[in-house]
Amino acid sequence: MEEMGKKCDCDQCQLKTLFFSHIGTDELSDICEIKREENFAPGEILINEGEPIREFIYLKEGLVKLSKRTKNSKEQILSFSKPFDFVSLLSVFSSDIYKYSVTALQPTTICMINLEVVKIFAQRNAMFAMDLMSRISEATDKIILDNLEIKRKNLKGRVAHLLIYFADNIFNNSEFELPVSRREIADYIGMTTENVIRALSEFRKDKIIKIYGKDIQVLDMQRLEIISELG
Amino acid sequence: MEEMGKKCDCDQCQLKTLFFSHIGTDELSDICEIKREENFAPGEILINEGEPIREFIYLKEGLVKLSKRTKNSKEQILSFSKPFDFVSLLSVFSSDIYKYSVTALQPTTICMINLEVVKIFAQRNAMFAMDLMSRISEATDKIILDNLEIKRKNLKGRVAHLLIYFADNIFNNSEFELPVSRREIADYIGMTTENVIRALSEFRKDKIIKIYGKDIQVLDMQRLEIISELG
DNA sequence: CGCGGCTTTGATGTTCATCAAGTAAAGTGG
DNA sequence: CCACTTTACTTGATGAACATCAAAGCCGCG
Repeated sequence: MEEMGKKCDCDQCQLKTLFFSHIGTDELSDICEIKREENFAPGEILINEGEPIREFIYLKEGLVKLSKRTKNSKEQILSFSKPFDFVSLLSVFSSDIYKYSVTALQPTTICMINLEVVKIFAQRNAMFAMDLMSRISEATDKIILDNLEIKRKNLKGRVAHLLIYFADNIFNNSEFELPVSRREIADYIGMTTENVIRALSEFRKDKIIKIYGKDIQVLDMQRLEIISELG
Repeated sequence: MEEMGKKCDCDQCQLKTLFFSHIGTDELSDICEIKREENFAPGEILINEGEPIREFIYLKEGLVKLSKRTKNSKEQILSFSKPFDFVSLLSVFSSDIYKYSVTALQPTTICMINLEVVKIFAQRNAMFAMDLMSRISEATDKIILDNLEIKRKNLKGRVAHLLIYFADNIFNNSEFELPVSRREIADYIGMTTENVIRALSEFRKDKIIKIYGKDIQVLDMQRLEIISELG
């Protein structure tokens, strides 16, 4: 049952310490008044490449993909992000427009704060600016390192890498529902859809995973890790 | 002839506006006292992956490569950087140790400032912190975008891409001396040395470039761009 | 019910890695 | 300074990995 005159709840947000640990109570309640929350269903686009950046955005809940369109309109996927991995901050301080698109893969909630307001906060409160800097740096580092990692692997190694990522980092479970299509996997690892499917089929034949449509069950994590490492 | 009791010259540094446009004259002269300059010959290592980050470092002059070693000790090259492209800032605010190595490719001068000092400045001066944030963001964005670009090209497209990069961004000349070995090109574009050589040889046979060892002369930039685009 | 998108498998061809071998260039120690 | 070793560069031959093309089944949706 929703309260009338509902009190602002930013002080209870799990993400508070990430971004606002150096923001005072008064200021936090200011932010709380200004912020807007928005929900997205899987497949919905949060941010479209090329749009002007007006808001500072972070993920409260859900899972998204960051992607970019090539000139011949193929999609390249940069990374998958969940809460605590940053999202909109890429480009936020280096460009006026988004260089990547962001699309929900699962029911997703974001929190938006007008960018000018955030900048004013950052200018007034240097510790807050430092926190932001760390977040940006961590998020981009992660993307760069992950892409390097994938670059040195072959087809099977790349697919294994992504399966392990979903199992260990996103779902914390060896059994999960793939939040992406085979084509999206291909767009992420830089191979074709057909060959992604072939890799998955071979894992199935080798009894490393079970596949029921989008549902994946990892049977032999150890072998998957060896493939990811050596592949 | 060097002056005795040489005055501090940071106010004349070309890079002043990049990092220190929001630093007052007094503070700048403080920084100027603290900063250290260091020179490196081609091949010398500025930063070794895994070392603790103690200094804030930026390029004043020269050309460097950022690279990382894989477990089986192959080198992966992330990017090439010249002054104004940032260098040490990757990881500076997100980790205690360097995640990449930095090696000089040409005679290189860097400027170093103790990291704690920089952090104190950033905490006291939020505009300075914002400037840093923009720089970090730009530098990492560039790396991410460039790697995506390369990912979607084939062998010849990747080699063409790099040749154009050197001609247009580094040397501003269609004739230049390659600052890297064939193997380093391979480590950057993610192909083998042999195939890099084959691509270069074919460009030579097709009269797109001339090759004299490390000296490259681009004869037909237009065709090179087409190859880079379509490849 | 039919259309389009997603998935799967097979057949074929291209691209690229690997192996091998040789030349040139550059560093090393006597 | 010269023999010696190592590293960089180059080309060819071969095979493996991957893309492309084709065809068919499946599912959701209008």
